[in-house]
Amino acid sequence: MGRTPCCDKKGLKKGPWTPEEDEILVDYIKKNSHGSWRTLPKQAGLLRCGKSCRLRWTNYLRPDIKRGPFTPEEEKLVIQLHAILGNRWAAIAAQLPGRTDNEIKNLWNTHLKKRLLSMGLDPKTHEPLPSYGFAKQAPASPTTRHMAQWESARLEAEARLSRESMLFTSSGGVKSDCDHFLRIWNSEIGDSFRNLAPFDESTTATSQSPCSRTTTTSSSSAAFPKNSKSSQGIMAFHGSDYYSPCSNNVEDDSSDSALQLLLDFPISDDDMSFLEENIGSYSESPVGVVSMVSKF
DNA sequence: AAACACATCAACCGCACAGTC
DNA sequence: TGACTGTGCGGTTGATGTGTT
Repeated sequence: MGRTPCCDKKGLKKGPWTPEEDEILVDYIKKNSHGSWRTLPKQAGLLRCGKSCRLRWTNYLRPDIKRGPFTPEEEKLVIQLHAILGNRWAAIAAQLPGRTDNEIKNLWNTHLKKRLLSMGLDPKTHEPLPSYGFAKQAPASPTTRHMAQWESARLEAEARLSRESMLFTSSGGVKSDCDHFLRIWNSEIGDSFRNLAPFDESTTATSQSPCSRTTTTSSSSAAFPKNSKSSQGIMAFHGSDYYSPCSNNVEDDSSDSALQLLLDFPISDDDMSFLEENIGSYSESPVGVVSMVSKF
């Protein structure tokens, strides 16, 4: 059957947007909000298809867009998130306020991918490339490593939260905003991570603890569908339900093993050099390339 | 100064998902 | 329940900018 095109291509303009078109689009959205993208161009008087308008708005004209080069911290975060999420640019962008999926995708394809390659890491798997000789000793699967890292970070954050809650409970729930990890853990990224399967039970008995499962849907509407919308990520990240409902179960078995992992595998906490350092540690440590904890 | 190669990034395209009827 | 529509996502392209010879 074939779907109908998103717009009638006849007479519609393509290619770069002019400042005049930008102005028309911005003015229209300011006054009316975008409403239906399909009908917007006609109502606004633009000879563009709705899709093109939406793209122009979301990637360039939106007032909260952050222009300019990525900071080392942002680049680091992109690499870390990519290790977990893969090429799910919208989900990654949801964790970098003001950055668009397109921008991050471009950053990855033009800079970060090459950087990883130059460090001897496969940009798809974040594993060392065989030609660099790091992989001879069969490193732990990415899933295993990520599980251990996430769980360790979660434990650390929850422990900190417990301490803080003792200080603030009487004041009506003053939430610390320092636990970025918990926010992400309770966002779709955490969902994605928890839903990874299969994984190595010997090192990640923690990963399917009831505790982890109960947190899965606390903030994200779906259990991370393949093409989950970026807005869900944003909602999850900025939602009020940051905290794991299983915070009271810190002493369960899974936590013990995760804690052991945390103790066994110290994780670096400085800048981009975290990649280089971990290349060296790959052959000896099951916790390798992506040290999520270092960010938090 | 010109030609070429490479890098960057805005924009397009097709597909998949979610919602509606 | 299935057809259809609207929207968003990820991959790719192509124009433009920059560096090198």
